[in-house]
Amino acid sequence: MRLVIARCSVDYVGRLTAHLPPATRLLLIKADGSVLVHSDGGSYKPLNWMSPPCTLKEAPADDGTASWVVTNKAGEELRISIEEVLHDSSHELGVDPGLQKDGVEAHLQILLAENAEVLGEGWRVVRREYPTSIGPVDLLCKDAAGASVAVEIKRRGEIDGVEQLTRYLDLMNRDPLLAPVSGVFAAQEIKPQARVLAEDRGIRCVVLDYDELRGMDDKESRLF
Amino acid sequence: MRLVIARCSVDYVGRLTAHLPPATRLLLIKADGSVLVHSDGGSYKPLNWMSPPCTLKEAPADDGTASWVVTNKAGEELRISIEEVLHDSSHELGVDPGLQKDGVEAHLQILLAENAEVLGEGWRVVRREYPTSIGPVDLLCKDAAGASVAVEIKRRGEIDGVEQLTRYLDLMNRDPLLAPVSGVFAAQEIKPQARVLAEDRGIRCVVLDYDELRGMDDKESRLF
DNA sequence: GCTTGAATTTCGTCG
DNA sequence: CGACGAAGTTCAAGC
Repeated sequence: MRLVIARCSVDYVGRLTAHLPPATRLLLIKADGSVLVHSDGGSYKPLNWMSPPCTLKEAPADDGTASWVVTNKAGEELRISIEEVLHDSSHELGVDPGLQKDGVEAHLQILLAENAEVLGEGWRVVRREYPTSIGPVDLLCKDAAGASVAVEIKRRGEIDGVEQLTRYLDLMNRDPLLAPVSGVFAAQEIKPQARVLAEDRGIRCVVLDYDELRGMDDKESRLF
Repeated sequence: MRLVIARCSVDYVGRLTAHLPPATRLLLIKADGSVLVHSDGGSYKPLNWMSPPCTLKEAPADDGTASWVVTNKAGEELRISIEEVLHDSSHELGVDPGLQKDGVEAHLQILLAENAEVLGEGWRVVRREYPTSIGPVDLLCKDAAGASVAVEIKRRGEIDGVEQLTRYLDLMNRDPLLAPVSGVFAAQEIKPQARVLAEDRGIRCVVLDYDELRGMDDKESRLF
């Protein structure tokens, strides 16, 4: 990894065209040739960049300035004109073991599948990732009366999720072996618009409490 | 901006929990206190990070190792344990003038509006961004026979775009002054699922050639 | 300030 | 390898 602090201007021509006027920035060149241009603020996203695989060519000019040209196979080009270098160092980092995550949608689905009673007393899970021709339904349940319920789980419940569940319900209700199937939209947080749309379509909304679900899981583990 | 190359392990507890085992990485501390942890590969996204506004507290331990704790108002926490520092430098960058972009979807819309004949012979644009109560339709056209057509334009045509257009069509077809309104889903690239859904709903799919549209535009400019 | 839709999205998984 | 969906999405424009 090479770190360069330099006064530079940057031009990108590819999926769009973009330009950065001259200013002092961090230029980060990774081992795979990818380049990140960072300013001293904003978020984790660079001002501009080139993703790997790509190649960097350094072309010194007569006037002492340098030009870096980073290209990839698709013909996208990142051109960096360097006026003044304030820092330049290289470092060996090696391969990173990578990030271990916990607590995303997949986890929510597992927890809810193990605690279907959160959705209603006497409810049970028929199966997770119930397959349909347009994709898998997160949970297929049966309520206390034995009626089928399709459950769509999201971390954040927005309008797209309601549309998705609606498509599943349309399809499943055409299957005489399954119909009638009702719907539950379950999420840690449900946006008002999504709730209105869901309820207008007769879909019940359930707000999930991740910590509570995890707690129930712990209790269950302790009991058995 | 402070650049630190160090052997470290990282833990994040916030919207999820995540852990990075010990390895050598770049720690980037921006002027606003935000922190980025980068490895020597991957894309522009850091392995882990804390977005501003946040505060960094450095707590030296007895055994020579240091611990950085970065927290924000929401109670999220990024904890970095540093075993060995290989590089540490600070730099004044100043405020960045920022990125100037030159559009994608907006540009597509302009080009298509100027070349409606791409959609069909004798077609004309009634207006761009035609307002409805649930949002603007990209293009409202009339075909050669004078029938109304709503056009949804995307760079990448996916299922969401079809849903969006469907909602517009449902609404517009309730307006007796407008109905009947048919739909066209236009994109540089249309995913198979989106195409199937669109055509199932009687929406025509049109793949746009950005370069060709631009070329037509040039020709037109030269003629007048 | 909140909501909505796009992104040079990136990143994973699954077929 | 492509397609599809999630993301600590982030980002920008509208209201």
